[in-house]
Amino acid sequence: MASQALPYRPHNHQACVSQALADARAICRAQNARLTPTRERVLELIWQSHKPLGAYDVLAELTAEGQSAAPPTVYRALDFLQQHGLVHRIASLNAFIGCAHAGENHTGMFLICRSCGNVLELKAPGVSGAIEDAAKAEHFKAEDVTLEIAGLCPRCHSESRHD
Amino acid sequence: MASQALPYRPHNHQACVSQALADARAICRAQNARLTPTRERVLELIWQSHKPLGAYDVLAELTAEGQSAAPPTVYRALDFLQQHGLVHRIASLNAFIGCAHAGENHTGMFLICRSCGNVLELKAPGVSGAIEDAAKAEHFKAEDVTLEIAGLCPRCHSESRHD
DNA sequence: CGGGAAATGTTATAATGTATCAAATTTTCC
DNA sequence: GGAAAATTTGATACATTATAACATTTCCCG
Repeated sequence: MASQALPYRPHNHQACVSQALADARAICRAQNARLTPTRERVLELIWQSHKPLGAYDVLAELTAEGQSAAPPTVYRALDFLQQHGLVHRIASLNAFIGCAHAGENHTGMFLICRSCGNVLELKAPGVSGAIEDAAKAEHFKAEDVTLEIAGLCPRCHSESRHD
Repeated sequence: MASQALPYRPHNHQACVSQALADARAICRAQNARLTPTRERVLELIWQSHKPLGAYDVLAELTAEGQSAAPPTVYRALDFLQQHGLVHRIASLNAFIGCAHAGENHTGMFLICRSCGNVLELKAPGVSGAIEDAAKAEHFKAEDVTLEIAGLCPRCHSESRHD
C-alpha cells in the first residue's frame, strides 16, 4: 500500500489534470454553468501541480501564451471556479489550488508543506464535526470554514532528519 | 449565567483593554522583551474593540495622533506582538486582533461574525485534537494552524430572524 | 562613556485585489 | 431568424496590503 498521499510522491500527474477537467465539465454541465475557454484554461493552469498558484502567476502564464489578459480576467475566472467548487483559495498564502473533491460538498482542510510547497486537501469528518460542535456550543452559526495547516509533509520531514 | 460570549454582548470593554495591557507587560517582562511605547500603543489600538483591525487602520490612528508613522512602523510592531503571542493575524480578513488567551500556548480558533464583525477566539481542545489526529494519519508534521470560521454570531443570528 | 545590538525613521516599491464602464458574445423569447 | 436581455470579456485605472533597503536613533551592557 502507498504510505503517502498523492501530492507527496511521484505520480502520473497528467491523470490528475485530466480527471479534474473532466469533473469540471460534468459539474458545469449539470449546473448549467458555462466553462468557457478562459475559465477552463485557468483551471488547467491551477492544476499544473499540487502547489498553490498565485493569481498573478496565472496571469503571467496567460499573457505568455499570447492571451490579452489583465488581473480582472484571472480574478473573474477564479471567482467562477470557486463558486462552482472547482478551486479553493488558500488564505494563508493568497493563492489558489484545484479542489481535490469537486462536487462532494465538503469542508476543505489543507495540509501545506512549508518545504516543498505541496498541498494535500483532506475531508476529515472528525475535524468538521468537532468544529461544528464548538461553534454550536457558542450558539454561532458557522457558514464558511478556513482550515489550513502549515508544516512538513512526510517526505520533507524524513529528509530533514537525514542531514 | 451568561448565554453569550463576551464579544457578542455589551460589557465593560475597558476592562478587556486593561487586562490585555497588563498581561502584555507581564509577558514581555518574563520574556525579557521590550514593550516599547509604539508597540504598546499598537496593542491598545488593536484592542479597542473585538473586531479585527487592518494594519492601515492602525497606521491611520497613529498618524492622527501626530506620530510620524509609516507602514513598516505598524508591521514591525504587529510582528513583535504576534511573535510574543499578544495578537493574531486573521488571514481571511488581512486583519489583526488581540489575543484572548495570551501566554496560554494555544491553537487559536476564531468565530468571525460576518454581520457585526466581532470575533471570538476559542481554545476548543476537541478541535485541536481532531486536527492533530488527521495530520498524524497523513504523517504530516503540523506546525501552524489557521482556523477561522465565518458565520453569524448568536446576536446577529437571532436578529436576522425577526425581520 | 563607548561599542554593539536592537529599535525606529524614511523612502520607495512590490504584491494582491477591485471598481468602472465599454464592447462583444451568448441566451432567451417571440 | 432576429431583437432584447443577460452574461461574459476587454481595458484602464486605482485601491489595499505588505516588504525591501538603508540611514538614524535609542538602549543595553560592560
